Amino acid sequence: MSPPAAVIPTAPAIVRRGRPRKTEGERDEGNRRQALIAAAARLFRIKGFDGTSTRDIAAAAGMQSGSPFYFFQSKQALLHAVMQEGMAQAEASQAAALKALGARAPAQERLRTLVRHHFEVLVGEGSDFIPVMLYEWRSLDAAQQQQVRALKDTYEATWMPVLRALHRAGRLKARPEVARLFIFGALNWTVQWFSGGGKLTLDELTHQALLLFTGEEE
Amino acid sequence: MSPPAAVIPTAPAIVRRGRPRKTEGERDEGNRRQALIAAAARLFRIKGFDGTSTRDIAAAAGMQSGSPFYFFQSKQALLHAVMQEGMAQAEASQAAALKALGARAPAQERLRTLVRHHFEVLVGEGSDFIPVMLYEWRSLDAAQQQQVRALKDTYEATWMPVLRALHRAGRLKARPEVARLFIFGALNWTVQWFSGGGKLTLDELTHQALLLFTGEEE
DNA sequence: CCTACCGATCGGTAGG
DNA sequence: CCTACCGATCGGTAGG
Repeated sequence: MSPPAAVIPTAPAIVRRGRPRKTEGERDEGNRRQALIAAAARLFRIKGFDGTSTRDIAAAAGMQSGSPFYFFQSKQALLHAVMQEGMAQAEASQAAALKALGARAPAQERLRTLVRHHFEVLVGEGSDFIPVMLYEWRSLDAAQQQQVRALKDTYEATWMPVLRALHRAGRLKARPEVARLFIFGALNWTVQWFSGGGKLTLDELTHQALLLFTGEEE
Repeated sequence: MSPPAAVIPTAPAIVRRGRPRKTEGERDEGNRRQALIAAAARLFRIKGFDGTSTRDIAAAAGMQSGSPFYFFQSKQALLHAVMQEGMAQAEASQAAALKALGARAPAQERLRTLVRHHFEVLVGEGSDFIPVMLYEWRSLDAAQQQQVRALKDTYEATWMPVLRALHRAGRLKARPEVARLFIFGALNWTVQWFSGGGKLTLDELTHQALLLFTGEEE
């Protein structure tokens, strides 16, 4: 039901005196947008896209109910931003992790680095973005899906030379392309059951994953 | 907005003459309930629990908007019924598949049967129930989760002796308990990418999965 | 960014 | 099972 029309606002409007704090306002603009993205990521992960209201998100970011629409055209555009942000960060940190490992590392070590990094992105500290991307895919429209898929493809393509090398070396028995799908499935599913509170560390989880996929022993 | 109260129904009520078709009505009662469960499973899988309205479900089952609540106390109770139904069927058909294989089959063949059966349940014909269970878990309340989890635990427990046997034989290198979690992840994730239209058959997919997890060669 | 609001839709119910 | 309906909530907008 709509609020009764008889309620007339009587509180005096707050009059801003002096010049607006322009510099600060402009500096904050990006912060407010980022706060919305972070709040949305968290809520979307916990309650799902359809289960989260824009009012929830606004409140979590310390805003009024209509304010998210000053920054985003729609709830869906906010979801899109969460996924873009998440993929851009994940791709950057994945590239950094590989670079830190060094160019001449053996395939087995490259895979370990990729797996370990992916766990961090999935269930590490403050990692709401990628789970949202993985589990709320259908709520994007076709154009948004295509755009995010391009980022996702880049991220996943990095794994292929590593998997092919292991396949050639006889350490990975399945076809690399299918192996990639299964491996991502196994890792992505940890979102459903892994909780940092248990005894299993991400390092140990990485070790077990390598054992399962490549039978690695040394 | 509510419809204006001024609209007064003028159509004459339809008077049922003679005795109600009692036998037929009772025989149909279960069918109508099943129709709702099947329609709900399909819609929940495609659009998610929160993205599906009870009106959608009613229409898909050929009913009016309020009728689902004659059969189920709430939308959530309908979701619960979908999951129970799905797990009961999956458990029964898994047991049947193992029985058909025979009690003396080697662990590798038992695993192949379990994997192949699980694919059928995930992406085979008319298999909406288990994907809904896997991906709409959070929409159940705590008591419902506990009840469905009992069924799920039974289904998954069947895999453990097989995985332990393979581990003992040195064919599965990861710890069986962690392997189970990763393997279910790899398989459950196929819901996200597998489409029967592609070149990959479920038999071939099963073969590749066994290659990946156990390096099976013969 | 907030205030005030709209139209639509939703889960669910009373009464038959 | 249908009819008719309710109260709540939702995404989004105009105007400042």
